[in-house]
Amino acid sequence: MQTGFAFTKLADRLTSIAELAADDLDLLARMPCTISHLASHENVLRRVQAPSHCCLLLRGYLCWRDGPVGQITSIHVPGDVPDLHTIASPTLEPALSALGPVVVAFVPHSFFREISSLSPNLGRALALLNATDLARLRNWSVNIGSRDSLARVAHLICEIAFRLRAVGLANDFRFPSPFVQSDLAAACAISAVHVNRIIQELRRRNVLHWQSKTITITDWQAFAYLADFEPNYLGLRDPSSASRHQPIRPAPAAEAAELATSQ
Amino acid sequence: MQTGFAFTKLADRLTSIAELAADDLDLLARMPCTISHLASHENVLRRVQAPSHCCLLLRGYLCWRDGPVGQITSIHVPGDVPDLHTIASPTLEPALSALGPVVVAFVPHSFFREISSLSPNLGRALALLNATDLARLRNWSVNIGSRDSLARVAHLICEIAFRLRAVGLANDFRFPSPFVQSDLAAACAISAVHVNRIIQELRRRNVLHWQSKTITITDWQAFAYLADFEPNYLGLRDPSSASRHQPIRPAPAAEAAELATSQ
DNA sequence: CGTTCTATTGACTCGATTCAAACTAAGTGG
DNA sequence: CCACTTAGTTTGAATCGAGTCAATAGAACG
Repeated sequence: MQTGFAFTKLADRLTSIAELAADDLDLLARMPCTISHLASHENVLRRVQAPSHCCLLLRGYLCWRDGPVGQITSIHVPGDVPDLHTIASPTLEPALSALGPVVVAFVPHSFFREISSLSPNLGRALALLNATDLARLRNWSVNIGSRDSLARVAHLICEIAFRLRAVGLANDFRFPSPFVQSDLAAACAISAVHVNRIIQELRRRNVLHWQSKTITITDWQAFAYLADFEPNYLGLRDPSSASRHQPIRPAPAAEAAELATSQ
Repeated sequence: MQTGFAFTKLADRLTSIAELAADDLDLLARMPCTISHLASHENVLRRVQAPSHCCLLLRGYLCWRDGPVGQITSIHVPGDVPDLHTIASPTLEPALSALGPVVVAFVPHSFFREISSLSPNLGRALALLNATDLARLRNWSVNIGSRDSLARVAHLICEIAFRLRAVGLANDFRFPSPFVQSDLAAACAISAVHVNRIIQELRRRNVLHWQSKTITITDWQAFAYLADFEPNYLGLRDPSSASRHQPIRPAPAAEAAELATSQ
């Protein structure tokens, strides 16, 4: 996994919310980073590489766990920088934890500061990335607070699928799900037993297929409807398509090959 | 209500999370703004002064309402800039709404950009302000997701009281509460009827007094305990005291004196 | 091939919702 | 100043979604 792969992931994500110029991509391509692997439920120990680095998620899922019961307050997909805000704020109590096996890249804060000052456009894109975090957190509260448990779980799955598509993954509404049911429980603030019953109900309704660590949404329309899913809050430029990714630019052949096999 | 008042409010708030230099305060003091009043449950119509302005809350409470049922996803106290993130992000669907009568100041985005570039320290303070929004949103999810309704309501009230104290208000744990019970319901994601029963329970336990639009927490220790309240997430520099406000600058001596007597 | 983690199932319990009605406070206009 | 209206609070009874507990079944792993 070469560092060019990391660059591609971030570029995909930024492109999903803002328009980047060729110069911006050139700047991004110079991103220094060190790759690291995590086992399921392992924490990103921010005192190691952090606090001077951010964590760019390359493969798998990360989540923030917070509060006395370790509730999940957000889930991140490849291309995200879950701790982007640590550039500004030193403190943090919640834990950044892996859902399933994970590959991350540590990128120094200084790099983000640098590209922000060199390209106002990139700076804006990064600020936007932060802003979408806010919007998603609000939506997370709304999900937990105002939907019944079926819609709650479905909404979570919708969000993950949609965000994966925005960075060129899960194009066919099929994606890896290394989650255990108690993970979903911690994310939706319901009991693990109840999650189980809901998954069964979703299967019974023929909208969801979940087998061998892979989720397939078999009827997106119906699924999104019963999830009460309305993706505007994600701030994606083109919510309907899952286009942009692969050859962002000329695309070094090795990277393209890896992208094709990844996920 | 002169514009100097607006400056003071923001300075108090920023001082609560970061150290400001005399120069920073001088910069802040030049803040241009237009004052505006809102009736209870009135929305800040961001298409009027916005999207080129931020909204600095001077008196009363604002909240963001989101989702199909208008759930409250955060509450803001004087000194807050609830829509600071709009500098980066244009879009927003949730509504910024008044809880009780409110006074706000509209401050142009350009002012914040300007002071950020003139003083890196101020820029950092503003970024921190944004970061604390994230932390509070996470905590909001945790509150809704993992506490029973009694603790949930109590925690909300704790947070409000604590944040008011951080900007020099509610020093005696007594503060205006123009909220109606259905507001608390929308914030805690429980029914209004149940909020009523909880308030009564809190009164019965002699920890809370709520009369004539004023809340008094009569036993902070007990109240914070049953709220499971742990204020670190607010990112306040000195969580224990409610010091800094009025004479922000001229008199170091006066501040010291005030520190000694406060709390 | 056992150990351990995860998924599944059933029975019971309980917190919270809903619905509806009564009551109180705060305006408003005659 | 009182009748009328409206918004908010309080109360009770019935209901239900979701939690808990506990036991079983299955999958993954060394």
